[in-house]
Amino acid sequence: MKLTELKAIKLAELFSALSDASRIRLISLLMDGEKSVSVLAQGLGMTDSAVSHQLRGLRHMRLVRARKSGRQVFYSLDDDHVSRLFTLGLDHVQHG
Amino acid sequence: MKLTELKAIKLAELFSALSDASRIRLISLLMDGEKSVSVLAQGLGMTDSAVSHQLRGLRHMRLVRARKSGRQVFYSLDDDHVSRLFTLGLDHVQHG
DNA sequence: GTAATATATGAATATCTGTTCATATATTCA
DNA sequence: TGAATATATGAACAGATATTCATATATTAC
Repeated sequence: MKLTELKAIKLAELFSALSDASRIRLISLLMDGEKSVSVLAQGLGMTDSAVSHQLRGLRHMRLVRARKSGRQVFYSLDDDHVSRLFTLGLDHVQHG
Repeated sequence: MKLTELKAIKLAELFSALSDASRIRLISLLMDGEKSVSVLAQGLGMTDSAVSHQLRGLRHMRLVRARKSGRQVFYSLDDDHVSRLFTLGLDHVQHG
């Protein structure tokens, strides 16, 4: 398996985005469909601010998308790679 | 998507194992077959100690296996979940 | 216009993580 | 036996990360 240093870094960044339990639960919530920041925060038991900070990172990595409507911002998963990684990882965890 | 807190943590731990460029390159080396600690260290441009520390974590998470032969220890990927996660992630990075 | 609401952002802080260095253990060779 | 080699491990330090708090921006309601 040949791998440039740049791709190794990109890949590590992708997995880093999934390397925190709060973000994992956040993503699992988004799997049911788009949700506003405050709804996510409530579902996670976190402050709106903390969630907003996390979403910033996920957005920047193109894992989630933002849709603004009025004064709310609805977030959703950007593509299906995320959920596929998610379920594949879950597979490993459950058979571990 | 329902997800217990425990599973969220386990999942995050799994992805954490892949969240570092050195470990990504380490795993990519192991995709070509088992390798000793010193060969891995040389291939990565890291000290044996640093690699050994990383392998400890990966071993503990059952992502790699150790086989001792003489005074060398040969490491290999534990199952194919790892390489599947790896290639799926690479997919995302390349089409990003 | 002002007040209230939803989200974003910067700074500060506490915790976690990866590497280095020194040292320990285990194995082979002479 | 002792020297050399391969790996492992603990402590310490530097850098990264997640959350909190205060504050800013944007939108709606009055």
